[in-house]
Amino acid sequence: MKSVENVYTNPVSCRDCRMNTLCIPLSLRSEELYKLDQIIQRGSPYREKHAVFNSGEKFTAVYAIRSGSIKSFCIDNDGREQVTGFYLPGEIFGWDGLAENYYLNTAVAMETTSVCEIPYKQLDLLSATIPSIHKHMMKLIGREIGADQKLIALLAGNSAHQRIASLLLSLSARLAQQKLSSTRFRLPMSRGEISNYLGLTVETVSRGFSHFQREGYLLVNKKEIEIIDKPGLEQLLTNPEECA
Amino acid sequence: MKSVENVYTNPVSCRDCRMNTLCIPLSLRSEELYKLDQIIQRGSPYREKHAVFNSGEKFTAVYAIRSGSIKSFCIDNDGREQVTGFYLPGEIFGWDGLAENYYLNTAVAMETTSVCEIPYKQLDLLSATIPSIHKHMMKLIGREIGADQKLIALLAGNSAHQRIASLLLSLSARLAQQKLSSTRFRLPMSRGEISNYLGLTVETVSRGFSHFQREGYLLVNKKEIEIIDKPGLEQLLTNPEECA
DNA sequence: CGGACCTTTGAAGACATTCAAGGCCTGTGG
DNA sequence: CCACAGGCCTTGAATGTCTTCAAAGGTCCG
Repeated sequence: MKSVENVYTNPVSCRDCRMNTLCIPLSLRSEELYKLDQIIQRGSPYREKHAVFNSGEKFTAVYAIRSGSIKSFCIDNDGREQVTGFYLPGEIFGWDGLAENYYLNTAVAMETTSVCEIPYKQLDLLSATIPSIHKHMMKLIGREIGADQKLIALLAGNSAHQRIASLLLSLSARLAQQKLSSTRFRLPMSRGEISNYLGLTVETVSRGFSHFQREGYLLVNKKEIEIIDKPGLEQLLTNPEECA
Repeated sequence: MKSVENVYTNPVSCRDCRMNTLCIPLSLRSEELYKLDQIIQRGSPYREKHAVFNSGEKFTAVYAIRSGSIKSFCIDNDGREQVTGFYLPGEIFGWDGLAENYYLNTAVAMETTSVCEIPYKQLDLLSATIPSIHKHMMKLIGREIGADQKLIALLAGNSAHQRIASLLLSLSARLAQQKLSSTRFRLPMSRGEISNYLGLTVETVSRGFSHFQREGYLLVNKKEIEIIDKPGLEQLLTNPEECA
């Protein structure tokens, strides 16, 4: 049972990066796994605010997060950022490049972040010869669609408090998936990034956190969150996990 | 190059359904095209309110719209519908089933609608042997992701008027792509469906239409829309086509 | 013709934003 | 080491947008 600190203390080395421990939690024969492992590019970690790729760049690869966290966003006419996703360890980002062969979003590290680069061309070739890899790739892509549609449902049908609660529960669940604490964690993103993502203002998000703390749902200390009453939060959501 | 009128005057027969005229506007050698055409299932059209597939059903196929229109939605805990997408002729829906091998959304015809069913298993096999088909399939999936993220940006960052204007312009552009009038068209969806999709109330959408008409942007007659001042509408959007 | 449903419009109210100010933390430079 | 500047976060009060509530007109279909 690793804690998040564990990840933070070892942000640099990506030498022993293995797909099966981070983005392919699927049954692969060791030979297949080896081939997959072969194509993965390991680079030095990205520091906070550094871009993994920029909107408009040629789509060459998708990325699996080994440690740290990534936000993806696009820019509208005014130069305003619109955050479209937060990605945590074990998750894959970059699929938005599939459509037009260039990335629609910019992906930026929200903290020191190690990623494994998976060159798309090679992944595609591999997937053509190894059905289990192909199947898994399609599933990963499908999950991106599912996540996006879930966010659409959240934005279209929920109040400020519900959106905030939903994000916290989502982060909690995703950390749990990585065998990390689902009740105590550090938010990698600022209040501003949260508000942007949820279609709210910074003030509303801040008030939301304060409110949840007063109500006894959370303990909040800057970016440190402790969820005290998870069922209480879940009850706030009219649509916890169903939609999309 | 057939026009869609062609399709409307012949809504029942799907006998001469050809991929190249409806969902694969890509350069394929005729032999490849033939193979693709072979796997397409043609059924009788769906009548209004009839489901093409339901949330939770096994994912077996994606669907290309030949004529008519489809809305996709999921259901939250309260039984409330949340519309996640509108699909017009030439567009493909059903990719949301990729993630978990069952559909997350329900897809319902908003009017009499002819679709071509593309069995996923067979499409996948074909795509494994014909690179151009594979490439195109990935592009189509990528577009679904792009469309979803665009909607996220719309919902998170725009006012009621902007959302409504954006939807109208989106429909207009997509109709134009099918060589249909981009300035005069009939909305296939109700005000309620629009409001749900845009995260607003019916009243707000109705007021929006009235407002745009008063301002001289539109002529509205029930579901018939005529865009009079397209540049004016575009100007309302801070982020017309950029984001996602 | 009647009823159900959808749409429109008005008025009141609620929720989130905007505007404003102050506190806290961090990093930098004296 | 301390002082200070700049972010980021929080809180309060006023404003505004959108929703809610209410009612009436329109259209479609039996």
